[in-house]
Amino acid sequence: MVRVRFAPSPTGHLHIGGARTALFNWLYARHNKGTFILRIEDTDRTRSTEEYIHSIIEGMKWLNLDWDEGPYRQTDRFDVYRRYADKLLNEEKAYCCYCSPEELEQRRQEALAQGKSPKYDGRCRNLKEPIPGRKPAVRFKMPQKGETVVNDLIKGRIVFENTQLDDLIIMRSDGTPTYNFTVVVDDVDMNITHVIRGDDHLNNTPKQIHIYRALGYEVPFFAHLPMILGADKTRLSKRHGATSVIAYKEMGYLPDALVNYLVRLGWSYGDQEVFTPDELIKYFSFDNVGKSAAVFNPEKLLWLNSQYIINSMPENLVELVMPFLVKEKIITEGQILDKEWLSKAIFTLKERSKTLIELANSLKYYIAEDIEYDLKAKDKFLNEKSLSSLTEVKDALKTLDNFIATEIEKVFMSIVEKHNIKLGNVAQPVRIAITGRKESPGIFDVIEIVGKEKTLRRLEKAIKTI
RNA sequence: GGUCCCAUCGUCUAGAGGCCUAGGACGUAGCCCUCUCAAGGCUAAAACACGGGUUCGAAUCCCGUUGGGACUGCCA
Repeated sequence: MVRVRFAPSPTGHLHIGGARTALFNWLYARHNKGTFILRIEDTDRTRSTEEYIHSIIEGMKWLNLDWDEGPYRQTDRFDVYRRYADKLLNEEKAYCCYCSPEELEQRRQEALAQGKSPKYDGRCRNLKEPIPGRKPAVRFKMPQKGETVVNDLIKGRIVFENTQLDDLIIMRSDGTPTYNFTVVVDDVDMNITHVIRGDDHLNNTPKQIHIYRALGYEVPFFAHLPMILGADKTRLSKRHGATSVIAYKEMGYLPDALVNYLVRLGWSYGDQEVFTPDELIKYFSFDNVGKSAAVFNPEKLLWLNSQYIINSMPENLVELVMPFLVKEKIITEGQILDKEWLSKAIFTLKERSKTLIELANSLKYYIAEDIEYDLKAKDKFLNEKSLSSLTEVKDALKTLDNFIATEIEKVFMSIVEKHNIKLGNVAQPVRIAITGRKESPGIFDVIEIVGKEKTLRRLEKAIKTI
C-alpha cells in the first residue's frame, strides 16, 4: 500500500515548487490508490506562522490536491521526537553536545577560511561527563567509514562516502527537534512508503538513511524531483515574479491549467500537452519524470490557461469570473446578473481571454450602463467620415424588432450593399460606439447581447460626440 | 573549497544504439480565414555543450572537460 506525504514548512505561502512537489505526491498516491498525507513541518517556531499554514491549505484546496490524512503538525508531536531521541541516547547512537552555536559558527568560519570542510569535529562525541551550566543539544552519531547508497526512483543509484557525513543535531538545546530528525521519525511513524521531494534534499538522504537504521526501521523508497528555476536559471524565487500559488489564483488562472503546466515541468507523456486530471492520474509514473531542472516559463502557462478557458463551458466560467467582476469593479458585491445572458456574453469572449481578469474586463462593455472610449480608437473611427454610417445603422436598428445577430447582420449588409462599401467601414465605427474599443467579438453578436436599448443609446452618444 | 545532481531549439520536452534529414508544444515571423481582435489552419527560422573513447553504427553507452544547480545551519 502506497503512503506518501507532502510536508511543507509554513515559512511562506505555497509556492510553485512546493505545489509541484505536492502534485507529484498526489498523483503518485492517486495512481496507486494509495494514501496522501499532509504534514506541516513547523518545528522552526520563529519562522512558522499560522497565516502561512492557512495559506498553504488554501493553495492545496484551490489546486484540488485533496489529502487523506492530516494536516498533521510537528509541533503537536514533540513528545514523539523526544521519545525517539531518548531511545537513541540510551543506545548510545546519539550524544549530548555542549558546544554553543557561537563556538560552532566560529569553528565553521575558520575551517572555511582554511579551505577545509566545515564539518563538526566530534569533540563532544566521547565526553564522559556533562559540562555544567550548559544546556546540551543532541547529536546523531554518523558512521565514520564505509559508504551509503541511495537508490533513487528518479536519479538512480547514488553513492555517498560516509566520511562526508556530519554528526548532525537532532535536538536543539531548547529541546525542540530539527528537520532531519523529525522527517525520519514522522515518515516512520506515519508508515510512509515513498518519499517524494525536491532534489535539494538529495544530500540529506544518506544522513536520514542512517537515522532510519539507528531507529531500527526500513528505509522507504526515495524519488527526488528536479528543481524549478527562474529565467536566469537560479532557484525560483520572488525576484522572478509571482511564485505563490495564490497569486496565480488572483491573476485569473484556472487551477487545472496551473496543475497541467506544473506537471509538464519534469514530466511528459509523449507529445501530449493538455491533460485532464483523470488522465494525469492514469498516466503518471516516475519512468517519465526527467532528471534535469526546468525553467519556469510564464508564457506557456498563460497559453495553457487560455486553452482551459476556451475549453470551459460558459456556465462554469460564469461562477469563476464573478469574483473578478467584483474585484475589477465592474459589478458591485451582491449585484445579480442574468446567468443565461452572462453565459452568452462569455461564450463570445472565452477564446479571446487568456485569464479570468481579461475576461472580466472584456465583459465590462456588455454589463456597464455606459462605456468609455479608447482615445486612439475614438480619433480614428468616430469622425465625420463615419457619421452617416452610424446614423444609418442607428435608424435601421431602431425599427428592428427581432433583435438577434442574424437579423442585425442583414441590417448591416443592406447598408453595405446600398453604398457599395466594405463591411469594415461600417463595423469599425459601430464597434467603437458600442464597446469603446478597436477590438471585440463579432459586432453582430455584441449588439445582440448588449441589447437594443443600450445599443441605440450608445450609438446616439457616439453621434453626439462627433 | 568539499560533496552530490544535471546537460536536446530562447523555454518545456520526445528520444531506451540503426526508425533522426532529431519530433511535438510555448514563444517569434509569414501566409490563409476575416467586420476588428482572437481562436483555428498552414509554413518558416531555431537544439543533441565540448573533447576523447566503445561500436559496423552514438543524441542515446563509458571517461574527461566545461557550464549550470543543490547541499555544506541548534533553517526546512
